[in-house]
Amino acid sequence: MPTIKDVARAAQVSVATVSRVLNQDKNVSTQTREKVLAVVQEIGYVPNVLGRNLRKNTTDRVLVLIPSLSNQFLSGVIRGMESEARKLHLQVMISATHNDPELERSYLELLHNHSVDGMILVGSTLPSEELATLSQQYPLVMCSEWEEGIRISAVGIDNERAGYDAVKTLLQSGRERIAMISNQEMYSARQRTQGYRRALLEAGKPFCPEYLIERYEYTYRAGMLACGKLMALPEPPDAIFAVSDEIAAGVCKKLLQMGLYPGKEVAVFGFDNTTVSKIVTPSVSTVSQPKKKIGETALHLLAEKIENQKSPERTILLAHELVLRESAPGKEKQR
Amino acid sequence: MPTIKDVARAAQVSVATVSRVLNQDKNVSTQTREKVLAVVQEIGYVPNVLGRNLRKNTTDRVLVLIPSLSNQFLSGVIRGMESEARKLHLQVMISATHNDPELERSYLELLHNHSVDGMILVGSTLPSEELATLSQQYPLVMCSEWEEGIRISAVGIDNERAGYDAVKTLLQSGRERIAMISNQEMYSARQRTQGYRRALLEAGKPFCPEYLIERYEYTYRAGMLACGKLMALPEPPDAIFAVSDEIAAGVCKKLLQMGLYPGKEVAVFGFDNTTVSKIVTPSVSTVSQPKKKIGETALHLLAEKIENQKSPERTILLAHELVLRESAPGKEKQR
DNA sequence: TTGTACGCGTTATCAC
DNA sequence: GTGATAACGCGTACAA
Repeated sequence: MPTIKDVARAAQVSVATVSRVLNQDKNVSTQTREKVLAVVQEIGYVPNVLGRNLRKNTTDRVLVLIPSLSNQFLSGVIRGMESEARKLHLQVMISATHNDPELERSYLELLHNHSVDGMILVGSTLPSEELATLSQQYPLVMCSEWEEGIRISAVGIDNERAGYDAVKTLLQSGRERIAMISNQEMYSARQRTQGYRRALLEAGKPFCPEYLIERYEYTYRAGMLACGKLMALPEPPDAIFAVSDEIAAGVCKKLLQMGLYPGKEVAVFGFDNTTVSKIVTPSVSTVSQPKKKIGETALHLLAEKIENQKSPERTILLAHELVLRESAPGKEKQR
Repeated sequence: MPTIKDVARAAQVSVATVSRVLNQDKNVSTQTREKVLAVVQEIGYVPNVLGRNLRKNTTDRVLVLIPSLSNQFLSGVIRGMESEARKLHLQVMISATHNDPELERSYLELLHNHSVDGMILVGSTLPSEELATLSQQYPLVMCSEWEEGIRISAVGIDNERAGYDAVKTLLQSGRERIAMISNQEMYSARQRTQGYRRALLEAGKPFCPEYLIERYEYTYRAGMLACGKLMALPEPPDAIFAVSDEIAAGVCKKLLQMGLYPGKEVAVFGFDNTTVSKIVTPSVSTVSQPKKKIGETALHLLAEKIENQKSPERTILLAHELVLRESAPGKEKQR
């Protein structure tokens, strides 16, 4: 493996000059530049980033921590990050925490030991104070999920507003008894639940605790179970709003099993506009987030911190959209 | 940021001794070891891997290149890799190529410049000779997808056999006209197609070119389109075998739209046993791969190469299983 | 058991 | 415009 020394020797210049050529320093004559580049070509020299990293104390690499890989929504977000990273000459790498705090901490270690220049957390299982402390010292950005008032830059949508919008749409289409399948442990889900309550309040509907299910996972199986519970109530709901498309798909499946058709007897609303919401029959109405833009913004915020650790924390909320499909067609379906 | 020198000074020993303690060298008295460790604790020293990497010319980090993040099947495979990596004290990072050869090459560069110790390719868009050449020089392993006879270690299932098994099951359940939705560009899909043909041959059924669709993507939309074409034939098939669950889900959706019920008039078989195969109504029969085991094995093979670049290339085939569901219930459903 | 000194490959500072 | 050379933080051969 040739080093910069080998190049210098073969080109009959000093290593300093080679380094200058490689780093586009203009203080090099065209003649020597060409000679050096020729030698580089000839012997197939590739700079060893390990040396460079040590010298510059930087890696031009950022790590994105996500709970799970099999997440349609995240995939789009990460594409946005990658796109922005290319512009800034940063490498993006991804690791999954599987919601294991210890595993997550082991990845965060990479900040201490200079393995990466910064990290984006798409959700976290760690206490927000711990993260805030870390963020004082290292570039850190939260994406899609974060605690209220946390002193870390963050980007996502206005989840309270999104929940409100979805439920309002259901109300406007004439639904009377709207249930929600949420998740207390996720900030985004808690916010959406608040929006749900605000929409009910505004419409003068009572809030029924039995219509709010708060302990379910983001799986279709959980959706089926929750739906079963809801429909077994003395007065079952005529609309169900779930915090994920997969849950909503499970709800639809359960309804079908019960001989009910989603969108007819019971409306169903999901979240994230993933493939599954289109794939299932009937297709599912959902809230669409600007995935790519969220990713781009997250990376941008991180680059800002890498550039200047003292730069102020910022929270950026991006606009969401409702996508109405068969399971909750909106106004036209008024009854 | 404290360095090893700071520790040495505070503990009143040499940097060599500190280094020994940190690297579990036994030639250190218990007394000094304890003193050093105490200082490490006290001043919060964390070894800078940049220095260590340069010195040892190694990073203890491997990169997994996958085509896309939003892939249920891959998610399981990667869990297997992570699990094995933890045992071997290796960090796993993931990047997506989005089937862009240039992007893929840019990631492979990381091998040249020592950013990672080795790489696992879960599929690749590059010519296999290029990969084989690279593999001579750096630890490289193919996972799930590889070219026949390539001189690189690889792990996956016997796709020909899997295709054969699926089609044989359809035949045994009484299906007469079996179509297949495949993809010429993927090695695994080509192999599965061969298995399909062998099963037909063995059963004395003719091979009808119009029943083999070879140009589709792995999306539910492609499945719908392909299904539409197949069912528009003068003599439509009574079974459809798709190389992915998502395609199969699209097929089911299209059949439902046409008023046909998957598993009744037309059987449907998918591949990979992903969530979507369970989620859709009716649920889809599929081929299940040992995801975790595949991932573990891939990482094991890579570690072997990292340990000794001269170690011989190996190809490991793991066993698959059929999962029979409503869309193709198997023998019991004989007509 | 411990310390000294060198080198890993690069960039940056200073002289010329 | 170019060259010596000192860092960056660490591991290790060698000496003591």
